[in-house]
Amino acid sequence: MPQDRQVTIITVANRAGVSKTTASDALRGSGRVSEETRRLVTDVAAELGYVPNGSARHLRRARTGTIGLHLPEVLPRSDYYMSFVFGAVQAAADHGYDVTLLTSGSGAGATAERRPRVDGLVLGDPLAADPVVEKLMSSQLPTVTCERYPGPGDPDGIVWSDHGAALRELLDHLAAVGTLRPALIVPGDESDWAASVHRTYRQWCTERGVVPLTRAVPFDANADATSTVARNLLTDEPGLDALIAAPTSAAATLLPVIREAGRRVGDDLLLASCVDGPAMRFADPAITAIDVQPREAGAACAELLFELLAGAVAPGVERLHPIELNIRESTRRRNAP
Amino acid sequence: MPQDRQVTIITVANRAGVSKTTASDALRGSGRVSEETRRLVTDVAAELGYVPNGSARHLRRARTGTIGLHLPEVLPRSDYYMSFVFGAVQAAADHGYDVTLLTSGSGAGATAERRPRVDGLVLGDPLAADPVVEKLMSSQLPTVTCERYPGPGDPDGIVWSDHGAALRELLDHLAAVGTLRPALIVPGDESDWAASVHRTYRQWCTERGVVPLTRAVPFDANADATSTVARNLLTDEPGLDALIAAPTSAAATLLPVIREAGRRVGDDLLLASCVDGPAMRFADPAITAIDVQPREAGAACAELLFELLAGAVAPGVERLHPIELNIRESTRRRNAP
DNA sequence: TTGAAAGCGCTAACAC
DNA sequence: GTGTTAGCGCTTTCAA
Repeated sequence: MPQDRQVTIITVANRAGVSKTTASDALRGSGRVSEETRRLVTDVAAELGYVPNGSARHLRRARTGTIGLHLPEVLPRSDYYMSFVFGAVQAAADHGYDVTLLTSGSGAGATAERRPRVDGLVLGDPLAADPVVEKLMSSQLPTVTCERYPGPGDPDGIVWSDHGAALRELLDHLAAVGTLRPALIVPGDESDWAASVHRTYRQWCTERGVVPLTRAVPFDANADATSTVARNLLTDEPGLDALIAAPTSAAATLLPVIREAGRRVGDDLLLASCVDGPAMRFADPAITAIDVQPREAGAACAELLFELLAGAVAPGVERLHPIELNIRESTRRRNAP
Repeated sequence: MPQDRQVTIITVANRAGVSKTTASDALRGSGRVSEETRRLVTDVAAELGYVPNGSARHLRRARTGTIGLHLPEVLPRSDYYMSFVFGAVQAAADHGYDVTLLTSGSGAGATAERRPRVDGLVLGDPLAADPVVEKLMSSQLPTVTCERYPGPGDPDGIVWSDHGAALRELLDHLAAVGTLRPALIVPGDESDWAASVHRTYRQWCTERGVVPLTRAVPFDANADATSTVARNLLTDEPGLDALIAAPTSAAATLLPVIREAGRRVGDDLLLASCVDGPAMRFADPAITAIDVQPREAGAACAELLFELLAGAVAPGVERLHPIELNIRESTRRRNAP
């Protein structure tokens, strides 16, 4: 039964007939009190339904017990970001931390220059142009980014995946089944992910003596915009025999466009994506894609941040997060158009 | 340039030659100090880069300045939940609040029964079976749910949409273009949204003298599971002339299944969804769906919670959130199979 | 093994 | 219009 007054550590101490200090030590298991009193105090605390006051604890310890998480507000890849968030929150919970969400939205609250009340930051896919990211990067707080930050300044930790290597594997696979002219639809270079995909593609083309064929789309391009780009690409370049649509939503929603253009996916036109997701797995035909393991990436970022906060690793760490290519029907074999 | 010692309100007060209180009042603009001193203090604070300590403030005020947000971890509708989250965070930022994410994941952190350090809770789509939701509901914290909570206990505020009325409108529309046997694929009744969709469908069928035809899927059913259910349904019931797949992901990924079954969407089989989203708008053909306005719903939940916290409204409020039916190609006209 | 006391940074009550 | 004082609930010295 809940008391009307808030039950504090003093309530517990009084009820147990010990001092505040002893109660505190007993509850935290600091090994300073006798097993007997410890048991007594914890029992009383449980009975009273005592819950420690986070603000007081963190005021004393000069820490907040919270990390901030910032993500670009991009709906077209939301299953990626959702997974990322849940991964980060899970890892944080395992370490007794809370996660506060920080957005790039600039409401009334943003005017008051409240520095986020957090011990550290995780920035997922930081975009070069994002002013909020820029502000957070210069906040002096320990920061981990997922993928490199293309703007000024360096985070204390980076969790990154070798999208270049995975794309190269994909391109080699496409070449192996007979592709001669693979095209790439990719967001602009404001994100490091897109930039490295773009760069690797150009390098690969140069190495192979293939004429590169790319189209840029906005980072948050919806399916409609991407479809238009693809439609034009198919019209302009009839010699095209493979299409890599980097964003996850893109490839799946391109199927109708491709069909409309009279091409057959997995037959006279191969199709692949740089970001796997449910839509890829269950498309018809299933689409070859790179599984970037977003939930694990989110968790890895949080873990790295905690190690930085604990001083277990020195600032400047980079950690490689494994990803893998999933080959599916859409690129199994190629027939001439 | 940052000082090595943390700059507190005392630093500011000393530097400005005033007392702690005056500094505090000046910085918060409590109208107690003269305009002159206020300016002096704020200037000094800005110069020193003073940032108020949230923990201290909240310890003193006995509030945390944070609300908790819980969502079911359901990837198949992630664009809905992403929008909801960003809406809530935006509204919270406008009121100077932070948002902490609470998951149903049970890690090491969940063992220590830390009560969430928040002033109130927003629960999006609370599921009857979710133990975390149950715990949160009984936490005594001011709580707003999006859609009713099907489990025991009542939240202090509810933001809900009339999914029943929208579905009725959809069913009437289907009947108007000549549908005789509309079927429904819907998650079980653990969420109020699914329950009310289900209930309304049965009522409508009774009123019209139509034999109801439903199939249940798990709340977090992925496209694969839903496809299987749909495939069987199409085989078992060849007389079927319309299909309503309630979950947003479902309808879009059903297109290949339907085509496989030799049916033509928007022609001899009408298709619709109870949750709109990018996948619906850009499907081929575009799919009729109910736009449930998730971003606005998230914001509305947060807003209602703040009103409750401020005592501006009494507990027990219910607020209707408008939604609307978007009719598209997939249900425009019906031809005989 | 335990207690007493100091204080984290801030705001509200009460002076003047 | 401004300063002084007393805490918010907790952890961490320093004594006993």
